[in-house]
Amino acid sequence: MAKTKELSKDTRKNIVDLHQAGKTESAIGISSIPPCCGISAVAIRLALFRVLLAVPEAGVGALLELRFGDMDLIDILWRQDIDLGAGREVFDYYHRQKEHELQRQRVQAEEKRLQQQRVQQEALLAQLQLDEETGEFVPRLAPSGQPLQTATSAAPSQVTQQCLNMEMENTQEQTGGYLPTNTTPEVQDPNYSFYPLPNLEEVASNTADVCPPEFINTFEESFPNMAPLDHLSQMTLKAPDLSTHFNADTFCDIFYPDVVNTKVTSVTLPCGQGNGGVSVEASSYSSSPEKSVCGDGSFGGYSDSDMEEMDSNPGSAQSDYSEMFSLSFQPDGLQPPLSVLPQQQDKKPKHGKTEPDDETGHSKPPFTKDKKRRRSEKRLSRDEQRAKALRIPFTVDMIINLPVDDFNEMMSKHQLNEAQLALVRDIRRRGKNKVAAQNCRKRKMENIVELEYDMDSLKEEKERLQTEKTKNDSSLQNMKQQLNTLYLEVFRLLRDEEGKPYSPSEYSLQQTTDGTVFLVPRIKKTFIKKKDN
DNA sequence: CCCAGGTGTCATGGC
DNA sequence: ATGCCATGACACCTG
Repeated sequence: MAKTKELSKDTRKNIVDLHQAGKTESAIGISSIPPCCGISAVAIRLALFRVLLAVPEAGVGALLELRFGDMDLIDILWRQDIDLGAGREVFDYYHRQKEHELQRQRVQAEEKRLQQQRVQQEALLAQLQLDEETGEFVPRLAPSGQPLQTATSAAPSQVTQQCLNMEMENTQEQTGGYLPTNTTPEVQDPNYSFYPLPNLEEVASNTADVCPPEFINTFEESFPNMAPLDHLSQMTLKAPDLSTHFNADTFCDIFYPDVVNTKVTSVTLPCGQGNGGVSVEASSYSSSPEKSVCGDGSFGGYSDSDMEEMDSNPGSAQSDYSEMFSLSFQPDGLQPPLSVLPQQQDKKPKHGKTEPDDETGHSKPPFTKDKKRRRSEKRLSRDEQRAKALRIPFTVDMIINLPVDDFNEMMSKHQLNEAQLALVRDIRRRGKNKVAAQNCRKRKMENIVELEYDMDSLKEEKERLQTEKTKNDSSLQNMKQQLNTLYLEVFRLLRDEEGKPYSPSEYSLQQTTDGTVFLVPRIKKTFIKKKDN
């Protein structure tokens, strides 16, 4: 009975899950359908089952009574791709039972763990005393005046040791495995390669060949909140089973629960177990070594908009970093001397225009990827940099996009020197011309499209006219043929006074404008024509 | 390496 | 005269 109840609960979970997942199917009164009555009976039962699933609160218990014999038929249906309305496992009693059993075991384990934790915490606290100055728990001094060596000494009870192990595990779960200083020999034990991660300074100094200081810095930056647990720091701890179940994967899972899907720079953590480094995915914006190297804000010479553009491309973090480096070394990124007229800088060979880097006599940055985007960015940033260098009190955007009147008004409100005016004019000209060129090309493309459309229309018109002409020619030929036949027929019927027929070669029929038809001798006609000439 | 297409820029002409 | 716009031409980049 209890089992039935539990199964009902479990099944309800399945139903609710399905319901929430949009698989709103159900079944009602399944138990009332005789089992094993053939496909049609099962189909009815399935239909009812779908109804039940659609209304999960409407009698879940019935679902459990789907007879075991039905599973065979459900299997058949399932193999034939017939929509069961839910996953096959939902029908499977053993599957549900298994799931439930696992769930129950998990709950029991959790309760057991919590209880043990409480007991062990009490035991631990019993060995600690509260430091009233720092508010921290510190180990009680043993009668000898030494702190309790709870893990390594034989004195502590097995319970205490387990307690600390549990604490360690809990701590690792909470902090991602970081633990404070431990200089006892156990630290050197390769079996504890993860567990006793010593304090960072020691790692940097003692194991520099294993774990480079850059990583340590990164590590510290990444997890500033992971302060060492002082109340444990003076204890010798032991975690006999950590090396067996605390592998690199769990390490990463625990350590970086929130950055799993983050676009990242891979950092190799060689402090891991014997099989090599742990590839740690860390956000390139928080802790990547590249960032940390230049993390002093040394993107010198870059405008805010540049930074925004860079920041807005998280997907290309690495290339952007290289861009930052390259660009940040461009002397042009620095402010040019005010004595140099910007127009002189801007002037390029009429037909030998080069990249801005060339015109300033500096080699291009070594990268080649995504140059198109960089060009526009560089152009913009160069204009902005120059505007900044000449202390022009407007943004490039304003300079380019303001209407003439507003622009003139803005200019009149500020006293600009010649260099500033020249630069502003250049920026505005380039910006306007860029837009104009874009519009021009757009129009050109539209014209091409329109002309192609016109061409197609004209081709169709031509074909239509060709067809009509062919048709008309054919009709004309037909009419000519009919006229010729009629002509000969008329001649055949005509007779002179002697009753002889007229020859078409000697006479012709001609019609005047009023419709009268005359029989005209061809010779005479020729004669008349000659006479006329 | 070549090629086609895209883009920024300059020069020029028209309004 | 000046500014703006349209467009051809060129250089360069990218795929």
